[in-house]
Amino acid sequence: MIVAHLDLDAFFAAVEELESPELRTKPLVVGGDPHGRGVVATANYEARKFGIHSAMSCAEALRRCPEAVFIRPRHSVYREYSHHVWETVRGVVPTVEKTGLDEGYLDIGDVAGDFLAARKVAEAVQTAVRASTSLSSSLGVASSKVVAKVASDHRKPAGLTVVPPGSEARFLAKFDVRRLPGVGPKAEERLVAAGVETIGALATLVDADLKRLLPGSVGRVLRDRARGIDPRGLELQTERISISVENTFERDLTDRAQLHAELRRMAERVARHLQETGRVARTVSTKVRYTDFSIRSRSTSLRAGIDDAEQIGELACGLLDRALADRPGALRLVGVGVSGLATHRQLALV
DNA sequence: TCTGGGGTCCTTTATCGG
DNA sequence: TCTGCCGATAAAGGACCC
Repeated sequence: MIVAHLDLDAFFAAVEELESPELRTKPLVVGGDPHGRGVVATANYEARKFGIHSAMSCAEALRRCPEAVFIRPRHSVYREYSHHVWETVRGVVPTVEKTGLDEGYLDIGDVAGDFLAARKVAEAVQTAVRASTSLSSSLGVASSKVVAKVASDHRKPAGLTVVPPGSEARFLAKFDVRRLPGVGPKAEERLVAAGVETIGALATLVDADLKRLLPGSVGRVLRDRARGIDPRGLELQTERISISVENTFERDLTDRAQLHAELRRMAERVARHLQETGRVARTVSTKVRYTDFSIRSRSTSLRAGIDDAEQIGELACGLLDRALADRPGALRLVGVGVSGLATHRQLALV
């Protein structure tokens, strides 16, 4: 298996720069309101010089760079660009797994048998994407997904990193554990506290230490990945298994009538989504986030699938009441989700 | 006035029927 | 009838990703 991981560089910000060239020389932050509760979705490289990065609160970004330009994300525009990018990629490499608007895996094995040829293919993809969309991308080529992904991140922006077979573990070893896909804030904290700071150190953990630090199945999976071992293949077409809408309020909310009204509005959006895609849902859930940031969810399952806004809203409000009965308090966020999806056609045939 | 919104997957716990 | 166990499923929470 030879796989490439492609990642568009600062995608949202790059699109906005193409749409408004005067932004190119300025620090640019695509995300929420810097005077509200928003976070940074993408910062361009100019803004990153100020220490601004994804997931940082916009208020903090504004503090770090008061002259930065802040703009709200325009997802429909990014979807169009993304579509164009992936059409272009498929023109060079037909077998592709999209994992987001701005990234995905390419099956190079179908196109070329060796890593020298694989590099040529990756270069061709990078060149084609730049030619057809003016967007910059970074690619990693390796024998597995995890190594390709770390490699694509290695020399951003506009990088290309090929990891020859046999050198995977050596390549990964030097990076901080957090760079390994699957290691998030929690796992990083535990590992670093135990002195495991690099992927190389994670790769050499003995079973007893691994079990203690990362219990459950994650430990083994992550240690395998740290060694460059990753059994995952490409997933070519994937079906949605849930749909949800959530919203963080400008100010925390306590009033039940107001919360119910919010939920019903969200239920309408969820229902519209279901109806547009010809699907029904058997499970409805409500999610709340308290002022201390803790999350609670309540869900209920029905015998038959529904796609009606009234019904979803009614159930969602009931679930909210249950959550608030279990734990009262002001809320900063509520959300409505549905799962257990089936298509209308499937259901009608049964 | 720190900390979005849309997802997926995995674990644990509760519940229920043999 | 009571208890224990097993397996299935639903519910809830948690971690992670883009």
